[in-house]
Amino acid sequence: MKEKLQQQYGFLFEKDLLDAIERTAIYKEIPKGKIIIDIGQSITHMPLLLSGAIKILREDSDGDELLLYFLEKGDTCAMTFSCCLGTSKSEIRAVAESDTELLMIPVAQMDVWMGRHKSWQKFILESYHTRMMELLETVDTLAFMKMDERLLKHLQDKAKVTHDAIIQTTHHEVALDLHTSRVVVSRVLKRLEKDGKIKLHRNRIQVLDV
DNA sequence: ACATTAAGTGATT
DNA sequence: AATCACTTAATGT
Repeated sequence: MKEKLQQQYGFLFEKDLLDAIERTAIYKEIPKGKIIIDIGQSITHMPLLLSGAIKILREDSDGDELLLYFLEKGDTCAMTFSCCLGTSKSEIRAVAESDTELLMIPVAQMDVWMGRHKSWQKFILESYHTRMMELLETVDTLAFMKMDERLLKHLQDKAKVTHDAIIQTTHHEVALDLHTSRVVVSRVLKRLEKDGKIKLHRNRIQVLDV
């Protein structure tokens, strides 16, 4: 765990901050598919990703999901920042996209480090910024792109975070992420396959155009 | 061999 | 793009 911390964050933080992280953080391994933080849950810890990937989802009143963005190694969840500003309930759901290792840092520590380490300040601010940009990007795709483009982008993103051009998933699961129906996904996938963008198998989608 | 789950398709709105 | 109704294909028991 120490090596991985060094590897992912060593160039960002000074030595004493890294030591402090190592002392206070709780190491956790999350299996694929597990919910890490759910909507309405109060946030007590802030996650730092060491490996793997996490998808961030929003849920509507009917319980339907919509994927917002992926988090990769070296990322952290922007939602946790807002709990330092008063709100302590999560507005989003975080699910492990693949097997994931992370460090859980008590939110109280964030305040302390904010004042003590400028590298920590910078990290938080930059994370907030990149998260914001990713959110804008997904808003754009939602508002301006058609299903076929959205779907292809989603598959490419998924292939990227999982570092594998072959995605293990069903049409149904993809439909849930994009908030559409399975039938539509099947149809659009079929067309993408004809266009030579992807290759379809049962429980498996291969992205050719990466 | 049978049941279950995933995927493909036409028709309708 | 969503829904229905149905078919076909792959997998598990």
